[in-house]
Amino acid sequence: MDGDDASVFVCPFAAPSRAPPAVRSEAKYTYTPLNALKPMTVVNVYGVVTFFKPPFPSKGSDYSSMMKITDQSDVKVCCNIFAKNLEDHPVIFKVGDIIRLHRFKTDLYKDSMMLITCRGWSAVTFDGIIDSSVVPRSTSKSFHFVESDKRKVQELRQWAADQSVFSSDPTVPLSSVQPCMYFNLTGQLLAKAVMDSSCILLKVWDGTKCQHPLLKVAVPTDSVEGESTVAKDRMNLTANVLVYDNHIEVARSLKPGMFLRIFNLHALSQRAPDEQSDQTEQLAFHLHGGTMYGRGLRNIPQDSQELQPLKRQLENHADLEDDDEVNDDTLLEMWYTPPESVDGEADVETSLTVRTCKHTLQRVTLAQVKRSTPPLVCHIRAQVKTYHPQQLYQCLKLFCSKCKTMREVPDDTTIAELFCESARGYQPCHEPWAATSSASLSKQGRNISMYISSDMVGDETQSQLIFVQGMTLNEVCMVSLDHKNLVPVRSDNGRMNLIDLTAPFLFCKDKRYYGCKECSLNTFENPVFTGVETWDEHTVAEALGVQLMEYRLLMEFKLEDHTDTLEALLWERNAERFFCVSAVGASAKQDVQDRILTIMDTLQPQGSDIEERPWLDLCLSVYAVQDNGRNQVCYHITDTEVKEVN
DNA sequence: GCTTAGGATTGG
Repeated sequence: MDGDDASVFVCPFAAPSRAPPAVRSEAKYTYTPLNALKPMTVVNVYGVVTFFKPPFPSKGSDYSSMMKITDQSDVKVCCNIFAKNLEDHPVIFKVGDIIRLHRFKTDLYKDSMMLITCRGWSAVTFDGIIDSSVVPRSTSKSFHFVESDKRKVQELRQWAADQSVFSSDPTVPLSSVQPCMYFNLTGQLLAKAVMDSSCILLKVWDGTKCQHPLLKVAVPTDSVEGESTVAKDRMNLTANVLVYDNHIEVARSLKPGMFLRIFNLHALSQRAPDEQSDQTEQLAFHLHGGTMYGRGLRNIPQDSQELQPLKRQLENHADLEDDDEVNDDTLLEMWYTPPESVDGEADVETSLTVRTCKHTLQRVTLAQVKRSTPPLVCHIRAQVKTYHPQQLYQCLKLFCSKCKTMREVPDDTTIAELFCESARGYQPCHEPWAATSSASLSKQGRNISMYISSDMVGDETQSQLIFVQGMTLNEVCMVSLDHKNLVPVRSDNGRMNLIDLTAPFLFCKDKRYYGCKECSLNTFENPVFTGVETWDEHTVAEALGVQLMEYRLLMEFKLEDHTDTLEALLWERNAERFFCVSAVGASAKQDVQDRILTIMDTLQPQGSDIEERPWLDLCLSVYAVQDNGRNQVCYHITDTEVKEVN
């Protein structure tokens, strides 16, 4: 039984004996008021959450969570959830949330009606705030949600607002926490460390300053996962939360950068072990074992509305960076790749091109990246240890998006030889579709021919696509400056064909286009030249059966932060400026040089030594690839954002 | 393999 296909309905009021509607797509869910539940039936209900426990590991095989809900009938019903995975539990953030349960079994426990998950159950939750948008929170990808659900939610919100029971929420910012308080804390996890087998330390902040001195917990740096919090500690922004016993498993599932809410957290005033007895007491936070009072913790997804106020608060401290704490010996390793020396302005004007990533992703350490399961997109902050290739033009590659082959851009000598070779055994081409114009260069003993499609004669497109035969590379380059699309061809026993696809199949002004040897049909048998108004590399490639290759910029970087090192690729698509690079030999590769030098400048300003290497915020894609049957993980820099740190 | 938990605080 899969999700919303289920058709078990119990309708205590309306025609209980009748079968559910025959047409499933029109099947409407019937919701039983909480005062009308009968034991041992399967029902759908709506309710407002009056109490809940976030998921915790049960003694059986599942995670367990529970809630108490009520509705307009004012009856309260307890509800138990069992699910193998944490993520499958209903996404309840606070008392007052609205929840819709499908296919829950009713039962009696201690003379009270209760609900329990049964086969095919599902749950959808909504914020309980009146007039806020009705956004379903569901753990399953597909679920039934229609206009009547929206109404139902709004009715329950209205009803709940008139009851005073939901008004008190113990969620407070760190700045309001007083000693001895039990409260809910919503924040971002900065770092965590295993203290012992029954305790994990979570370093959490919510961007507010605690009024009382916060306890500093000493942990060996190698057991800390996440960023350094020294600067935030100093400002009394970091809550050290000790998580015990049954909550450890959930705490373990949290990664630094994630947002979380901790329920029933206990603020305890205590003296740091190494402090003098007359010192001020410090606030420690304990998430004690057990589930009393809904004690527990859960991750709040990045995009939750719940997080808006918190995120705004954190932005106020965007300047707070802790990277000045890095003094790891490994950073003293030599930067063995020297910066490219360049003529001109590039090294004078070290203006950093700032490319801002649009993602709002959590930042993770390289160690965490390495431990992650691809696919994943994340932010990192790292220094560049080395990069290559060192010859800048070698960064430019040809890439076939179809077969994913990547190859080098051939140098001009190679291309020139191919052109000479094809000109050597000149034979005219006889194509029924082509109009020919030939010239004989008697001094050189060479023949040159130009062909256009007969369809295009007298047409506006006729000057747009010209096939040339017998020209040298230099000649093609010269002619292409005045002609839009030039396709060098040779003759195979009178039939026109492309020159080896090692060479460019198309010259367009100062740009060259290459075809994939594997994926191109490379045939002139049935070229179609009609119906194209403007010829460009795409239409030419299509007409000739060529699979167009893209230019890519490919550089390999060794990145480093204070947790690990990582080899990542910087891979850029077809930027227009790259085309001219391959046009006229090495001297004309200035554009790509400029682009790469901009990156280089960014990575290592001239004259800087290792301590001054800038820290870079990079957006990293992590994905799995198959290489010779082996699984490999690829790290790919997708965007860079430069930040001056210190 | 078909249970688990089933509210109500003191403690690292």
